[in-house]
Amino acid sequence: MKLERALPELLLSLRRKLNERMKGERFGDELTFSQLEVLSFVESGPRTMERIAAHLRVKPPSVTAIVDRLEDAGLVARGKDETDRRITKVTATAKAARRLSERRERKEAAFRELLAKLSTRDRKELERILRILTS
Amino acid sequence: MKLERALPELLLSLRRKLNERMKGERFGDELTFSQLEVLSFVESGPRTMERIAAHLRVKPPSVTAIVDRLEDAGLVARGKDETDRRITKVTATAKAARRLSERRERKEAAFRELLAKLSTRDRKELERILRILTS
DNA sequence: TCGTTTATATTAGATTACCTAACTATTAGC
DNA sequence: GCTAATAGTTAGGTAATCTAATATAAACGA
Repeated sequence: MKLERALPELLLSLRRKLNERMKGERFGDELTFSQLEVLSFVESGPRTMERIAAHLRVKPPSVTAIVDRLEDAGLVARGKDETDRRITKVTATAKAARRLSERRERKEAAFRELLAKLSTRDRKELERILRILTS
Repeated sequence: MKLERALPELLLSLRRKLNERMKGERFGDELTFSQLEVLSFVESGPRTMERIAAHLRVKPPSVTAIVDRLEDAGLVARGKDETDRRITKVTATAKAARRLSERRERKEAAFRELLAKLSTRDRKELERILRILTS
């Protein structure tokens, strides 16, 4: 009964903390969180706009805007599918790969700091539970 | 080793899921997440703009914008402090109280759905760990 | 008390992320 | 070949956030 009320609050609090981390993470370069998500997704191979939208769970026009910015920044390239020319394939550039690995280090650092509050055992527990929650 | 890498990903995934919940929660009325946070904070008594900003961890101009919208919606009222007239006190209206309790029910429902994936024991564990993480 | 400094909030101007609705281009179906 | 469906983009809107500049009020020092 107390639990049912407390958990949502804690989750909201965590959500805000995570968003803060994201912002901190941004410091030093120009990638926003959404841009990072697209980049990470596209890094493993060319993806269509539609698949990106599905992955981020946003509508196609949002992806158009994000990819526009990434393209302007030289981090992705749009290419047309030769068999079906309606389809746009988004590919990460080499610059993106570099940028991502830099960011990953910073991200790791930010999260390490946050997770340092937990014991190894608690981290394991948290991971297990989050797997269930986000599945 | 694997853990250190997986947890950040899971947290990001959770963050997105929570944001989705927030959006779903919004369905039916016009409160955004930030607006809700301000409203909840102000509900327990009049607060200054600065305190609200500190609570949300955003800059004062952001609060001005959010409070503007809430005021337009008739959910809060701005009042001047009589001793120090630089200070604005934001108060929740009766309408806000009604709105909040409606939302709370919906929020509870949304989170219940999410948390239903967990056993009672896991919920307790999660709560304990989140307390550490968000403290 | 006057004038400068500090504090509180707002305004102005940007960027980003979303959305819906409407449009373009291309493919697929009959 | 039309027509219908699919993939993306464009147009237009709201909201959240930031920094820099401004208004207003209080505090403080000489």
